[in-house]
Amino acid sequence: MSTREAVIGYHHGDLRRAIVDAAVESIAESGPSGWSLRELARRAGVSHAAPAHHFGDKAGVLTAVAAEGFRGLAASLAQAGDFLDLGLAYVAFATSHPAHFQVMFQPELYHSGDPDLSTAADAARAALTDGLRETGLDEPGMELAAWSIAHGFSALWVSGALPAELGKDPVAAGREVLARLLDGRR
Amino acid sequence: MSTREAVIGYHHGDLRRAIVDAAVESIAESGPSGWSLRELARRAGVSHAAPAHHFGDKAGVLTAVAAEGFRGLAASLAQAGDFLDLGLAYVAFATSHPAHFQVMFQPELYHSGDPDLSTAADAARAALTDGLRETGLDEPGMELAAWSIAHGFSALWVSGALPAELGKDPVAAGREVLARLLDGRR
DNA sequence: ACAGTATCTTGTCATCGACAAGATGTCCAC
DNA sequence: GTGGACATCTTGTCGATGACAAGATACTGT
Repeated sequence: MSTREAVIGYHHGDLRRAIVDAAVESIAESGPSGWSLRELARRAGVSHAAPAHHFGDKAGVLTAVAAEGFRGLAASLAQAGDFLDLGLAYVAFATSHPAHFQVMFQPELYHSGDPDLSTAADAARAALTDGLRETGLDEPGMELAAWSIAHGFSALWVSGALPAELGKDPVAAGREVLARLLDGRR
Repeated sequence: MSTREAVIGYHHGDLRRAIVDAAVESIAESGPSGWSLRELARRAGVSHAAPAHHFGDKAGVLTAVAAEGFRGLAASLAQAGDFLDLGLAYVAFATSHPAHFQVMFQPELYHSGDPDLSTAADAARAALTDGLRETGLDEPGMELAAWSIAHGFSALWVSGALPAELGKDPVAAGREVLARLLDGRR
């Protein structure tokens, strides 16, 4: 039996969760557009129109995924210690939640005006800024540089553009890369 | 009259180009999946099945877009001079060709095994490596760091994630950011 | 128990991607 | 210059999809 199927009658129990989870799984396999609402509904064992009640439309599902992603990223960043840690937390989140990460930075895919989403996105952004301020490296441009290098390495890793020689641990490989931003400093 | 419409009889003249251009335009407006083959066909003034002859399927169109993108990136990088220049050339290409850039780094969207595409992708990769070697900054990890920071800044800019205060010139803003990778060096 | 509401179903429609078969134009061998 | 091979494009079709509407069913509080 699958992961759900436990308590399903006319009411699913937690369709919203089931759909989001199924979406994340599908996106990880075949990209942000490689799935259909009807397929997710079938996987969850509900009718083809059931998801619409919770999400409105297809973009609504991706809005939920993106919001969940921003919350996860914020939580990940909040635990980081020093400068390198912060960047590696970013990389760790992105590479362990590639589906979320891919959706988060493609606003055309979701309802970017959604209040829940905006809140989550702002929180993630704040976590990054706050974390960087604590490290003392708050010269102008440094925040953007840190964000850029962490985001770039993450995006390249997730897209599969990086050479296989880097191994399978994105955080270990990322450490060498992010450290370059600190060369010649204290 | 639109850009084409000039010489169209039963044979379009250059349907392949027209479709790729229309695709790039559509992608820039509504993302890598915000368009349909039939819409492009209508725009080009041909029947709904005409594009299939040139590209096979929808992914085929995106394969052509990605290949064109990699060729453009390679050309852009080949002209760069010093280290900063190289990174800024990357940023300049990405931000002036956002549609190409977005597609290039989403391999699920196209036929990544396509020979023409592979050749173009390899050329772009080589242009980056060669350009960096010439700058003398070829310590281990430095290539990845440069690629990451340039790619990250580009991706963030294209996705609209960066604050509006940065202005409208991505290359000018990028210069300040990429320069951080060189602080404390020669 | 009953009303109100949230959740889910069934049915439908326009659109889409893919495929097949046929029509039309082009171009080269002879 | 013509006949046929080939590339290009059209028309027609099919199953799948997203969105919407209307109705059925379960839950919730009073």
